[in-house]
Parts: sequence; structure tokens; C-alpha cells
Amino acid sequence: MDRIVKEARGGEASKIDARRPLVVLTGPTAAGKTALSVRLAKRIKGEIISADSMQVYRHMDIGSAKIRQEEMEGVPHHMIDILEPWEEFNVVVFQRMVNQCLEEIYQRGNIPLLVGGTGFYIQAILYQIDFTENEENLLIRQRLEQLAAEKGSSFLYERLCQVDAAAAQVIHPNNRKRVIRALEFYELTGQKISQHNETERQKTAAYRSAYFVLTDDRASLYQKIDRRVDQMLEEGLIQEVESLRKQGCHREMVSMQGLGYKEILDYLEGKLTREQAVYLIKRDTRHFAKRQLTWFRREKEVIWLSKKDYQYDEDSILEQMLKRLSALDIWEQD
RNA sequence: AGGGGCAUAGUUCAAAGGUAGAACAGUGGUCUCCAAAACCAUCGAUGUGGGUUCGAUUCCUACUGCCCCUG
Repeated sequence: MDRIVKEARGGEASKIDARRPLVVLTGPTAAGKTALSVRLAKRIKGEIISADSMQVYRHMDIGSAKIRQEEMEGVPHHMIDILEPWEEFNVVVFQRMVNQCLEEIYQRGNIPLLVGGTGFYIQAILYQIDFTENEENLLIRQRLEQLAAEKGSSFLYERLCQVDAAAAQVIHPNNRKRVIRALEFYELTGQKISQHNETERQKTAAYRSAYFVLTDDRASLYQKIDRRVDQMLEEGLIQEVESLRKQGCHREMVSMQGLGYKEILDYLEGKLTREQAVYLIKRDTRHFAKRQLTWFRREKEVIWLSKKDYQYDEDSILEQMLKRLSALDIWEQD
């Protein structure tokens, strides 16, 4: 409705939306994004970019519910199996790599589909958030972390109160990670992160985009999560983690903080029984799904696709998506 | 069937003749470089009927349900 192109046709001072097209498909874990994304990609000549913080890692197939080669049905997939589990990964790396991917996809004349459950990563791309990269920040962060360990996290919080009161007001004192990040930002740039965040928040989407959120009733979602975890165990999750452990993977690694990995690691080290580990995986995955939904609710201009509204018929959902893409001028049916 | 024990939040467990606590689950939220992470907030209970008492969820009693032992 707010398509600038259509306004142009109406004779208004014309400004064509020069932004490039981007389709986002996300939703809570176990909602069924993967299968749907492949079907959509085939219809619109798209390439899929995974927005998932765990599927980037090789050898982590079962626990991350990674798509299998044969399931891709020939659709190009990016950002999957690109790192070893011991390699560092975060939003900034994600952003840089995906931006590269996007260029290539546009050059091929295809439409990129950003598919995955990590809302923060999607945000980083869609709004092209500036994280003000800097080499030094690791050192500063380590120093601050040590300070927190020595003098307690309230020490850092008090410092933040002095340096950036606005940030201190928003960040809870117990949230050490954020307190540290805020201080680190200040030391690095001499500016307040509260101010920086404020300007970043003003940004509008950098792409002509559609933001689909595939979801389902809470109860069905939770049921599916439970079933999926059981299935992962049947498929050999424990062996997968065991072999990662033998290769030297430990819980300090970002990759080993993934759901299913940290718990099985504890089980293998005798800190948990198998039953306890499974219970925790299921519980934490439910929590995760809930947090994802909270995130998407806050996100502006999302198109909710509640499976129940479509009688759980994937064809109807797909049709709806195509309709919306066409209305948003992202894709034209030939 | 006889004897004993237990009934407190969705679950596991506290406490007390005068305001019933916690953990976990559930729910809501924060998030702008660890985000599958980290953090915050919040809903919610004395099995049922009598009796004693100023007052019972607590003491007594019957019932109901569950558990254990004996047969």
C-alpha cells in the first residue's frame, strides 16, 4: 500500500524505491521454516541465506537441525557449514559475510531469502546496524571482565552510571554482558552507547523487504520441540557431541553453547544423567522459542503466518506469501 | 480386608493456632558484536464435610484419594 512505485504511477512526484529486494522468513524454532523456505525459493528464483548462529558450524548437524543436502532440492544455501566449531562467530562476522553473499546473489539476478531464527542477526542485516567494528575491543572486553571478576559487577555498573547514565538506566546491573559492552563502547569511541543505539534505532529497512514470521500455537510448538529433541537423540546427537568433544571442543566455545550441545557435554562429563540432559534441552528450547516470539512481536512490520490460520496447509501459506511479495513489489509472477 | 503413613501452587518441597515461603515449570518483557547467549518481571496452593476455638489451612473427627506393610 505504501509502495512508492505505485504512487509514481499515480502521477506523484516520482521516486522509485531503489532498495534491493530481500525476503525474510523467520519464526520460533521447530515452526517449519526450513521446508517452507525451499519451496518459496524455488518459486521466486531465490537463494537462501541462513540466519542461524549454529548452522554455520560444520560437524554440528543433528543438534542444530541443519538442512540436509537432499532437502535443499538444488536451491543454493549460504552461511551453512562455513566454520569449524572452534572458530569465533558473532553478529559482526555474520553481517560482514552476509553482505558479501548478498552482493553475489544480486549479481546473479536472484532474490535473497534470509531464513532462520536468530532475530538479532536478521535485524543486523535488514537495518544494516553499525556495530563500529574495532580490533581492540577484545582486549578491552577481557580487561573489563577481569575487573568484574575481581571487584564485582556492581563496580562496573557504577562506572557506567558515571560514564553513560542513560545506558545505565536501561541496562540492569546484573546484566554483566551489556554493562561491559557499554563500557567497552565508551572506551573505544569516547561516545555513549545509549546515544549510538538511539541513532541506530531510527534506521529504516535497507531493503525492499517482506518480513515473514511463521508460527503456530504455543502448545503445538512445544509439543513439536519435545518430539524434535527425542528425534535428535535417536539420530545420534550424543555421538555427534562425543565426537566433537574428542576433537577438543569444550563449553567455552561459542558453538558449544548451542542448545543440545552444552547439555550433552555435561552428560558426557558425568555432570548430568541422560534424563536430566534431555529435560534441560527440551526446557531450554521452549524458553528459546518463547524469547524468539517476544523478539518478533516487537519487530515492526512483520507478516505473521500462523499455521492454524491456514489449517496447517503449506500450500495456502505459500500462496499467501507470494501474494504479499507481489503486493510489496518484491516479486512479480510471470 | 487389616495396620500404618501422606494429602499445601502445574510439579518437587517448606512453614505455622493469627500475613502460607521457595525452586522448577507457565506467562510477559529487555536486547543494536558471546543472541541457541545474557538479563528482568509476573501469575499461582492449604482435598471435602463436621467439630474444638475469639480465630483452623494447622488440633480432633468422618469421608475421599494416594502410598507402604501384612494377607
